[in-house]
Amino acid sequence: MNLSDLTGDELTKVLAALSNPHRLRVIAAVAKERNYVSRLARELRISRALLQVHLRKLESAGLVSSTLEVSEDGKAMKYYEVVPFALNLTPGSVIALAETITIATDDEAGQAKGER
Amino acid sequence: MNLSDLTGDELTKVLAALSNPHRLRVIAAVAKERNYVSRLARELRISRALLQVHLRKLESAGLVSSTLEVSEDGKAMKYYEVVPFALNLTPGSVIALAETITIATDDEAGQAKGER
DNA sequence: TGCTCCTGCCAAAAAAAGTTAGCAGGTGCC
DNA sequence: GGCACCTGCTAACTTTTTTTGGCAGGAGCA
Repeated sequence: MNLSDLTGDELTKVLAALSNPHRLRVIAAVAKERNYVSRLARELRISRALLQVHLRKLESAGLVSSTLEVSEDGKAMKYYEVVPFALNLTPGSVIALAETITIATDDEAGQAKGER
Repeated sequence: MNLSDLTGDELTKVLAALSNPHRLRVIAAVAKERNYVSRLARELRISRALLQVHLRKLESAGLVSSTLEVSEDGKAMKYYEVVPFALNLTPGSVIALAETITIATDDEAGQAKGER
């Protein structure tokens, strides 16, 4: 994933996903080695429920991806791995992307939420 | 500002400062041209109070800096400008920085808050 | 059957962030 | 004095995010 592929809104989402100590550690762990949820939770010493929330946020931002696999002994394992990314953030790149940022206002809130 | 100058905790703070549409627009505006608070608020069409909160967050993350100046006609103007930064975020750089991230646990929470 | 491992989801509480409105101060100018 | 511009602050509210705990399902193995 590259900066130039993103809109301003997507960048905001990616940065929000990165701006949490747990999630940075998750990315680091998964970047070193693909892993499944329960083991990852044990290694990072956080609860499974909490890890799942963070993983969901990272995945929806496009920073990690998951595959549901069945191990040899028949257990379902959800493996996560990192999506390679290179975000070169500079004042200049922010200028370029800021133009495509939408700020929710009251009168367009309905449309933004997919109202019909 | 460069990635290699930061600790994991500082990176978290910087990313948190960047992960807001208003603040990205503020950075873009100030990177184009240094500006003072009231005018910046008018240009971005947000309230002064709101802008000040966002500016404070950006400044404490080290992304912008401010100078209090007195204009020719005697008015106090607080000028903000962007601090040049280059953050090259990749899985590899996250791995390196994640090791220096501290997670607040109950028994060390007191020390982290500067208790004596 | 009972135990262990894997998965998922949801409700509720706690903590943090975002936002508004109103107050204060200062200057210069008609 | 009154108006327009600049600055700062804080209390209170709303919204979002983070975190915990519990519940349920599936599979293999003794």
